[in-house]
Amino acid sequence: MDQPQLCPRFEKAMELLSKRWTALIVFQLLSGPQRFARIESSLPNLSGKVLSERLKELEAEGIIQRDVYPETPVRIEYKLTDKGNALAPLFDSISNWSSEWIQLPDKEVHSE
Amino acid sequence: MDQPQLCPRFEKAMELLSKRWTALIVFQLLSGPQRFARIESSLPNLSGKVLSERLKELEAEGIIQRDVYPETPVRIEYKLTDKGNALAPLFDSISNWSSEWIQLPDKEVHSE
DNA sequence: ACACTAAGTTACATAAAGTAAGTATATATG
DNA sequence: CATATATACTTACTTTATGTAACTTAGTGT
Repeated sequence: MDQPQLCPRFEKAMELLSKRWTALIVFQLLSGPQRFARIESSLPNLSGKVLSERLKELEAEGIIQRDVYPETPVRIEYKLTDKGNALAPLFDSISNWSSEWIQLPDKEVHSE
Repeated sequence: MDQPQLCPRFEKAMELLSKRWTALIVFQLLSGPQRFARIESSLPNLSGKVLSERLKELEAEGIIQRDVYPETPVRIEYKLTDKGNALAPLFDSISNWSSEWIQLPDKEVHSE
């Protein structure tokens, strides 16, 4: 009847990564450092409010770094740390799985 | 200024997997077919209501299969399909990342 | 008839996320 | 000097998602 405990590190990772938007933000940053507005526009349903929360959480976890360039207007860039970049293989796994197993619905053509 | 579109299969996979509890339910089923109450008790903060929703979604996506054994009382088992089992490498990626990068907080000892 | 058990479902309460307007800071314009 | 512009947020408020606990259903046993 007993169930094995999951490894607390794994549990923590799942907690982080399965939080809404977190993984997609990391994925977006895999393509290079970018600014708030760019991340926001890459994820159409993500609100600025939640993006701001997630960026703070990710920074606190050491997954991203926030760089301030005191230009006018100020420029702030977010980029992955080594810890963040180390998540790349995870996205490869998802990519492989999706290309093998996800069927897209046929688009309807010539019907109302 | 343009941003590359993400592959719709990948996007769909992310949508599925980043929904709260979904990945953890799949992970739990990697250890073998199991019944509702067992899955529920393996994920302490997941409510029966949401588990029931997720199981339906996962079945509709072809990731799990629901088997009914008309015993008394009825026994219902959930198990991963091939599509579901194919997610195993994803959890390996997370496991590898977490063991390399996640630091657990020190437990406090001898302090109030 | 009543109780037991598994697998849910329902009504209601709380928490998380979305929306749109507002703030802060620095500079430029008239 | 007042107003305007731009970026990066924050705030007040609304909507959606999730949690909680009680209830339902079906088959059997007492």
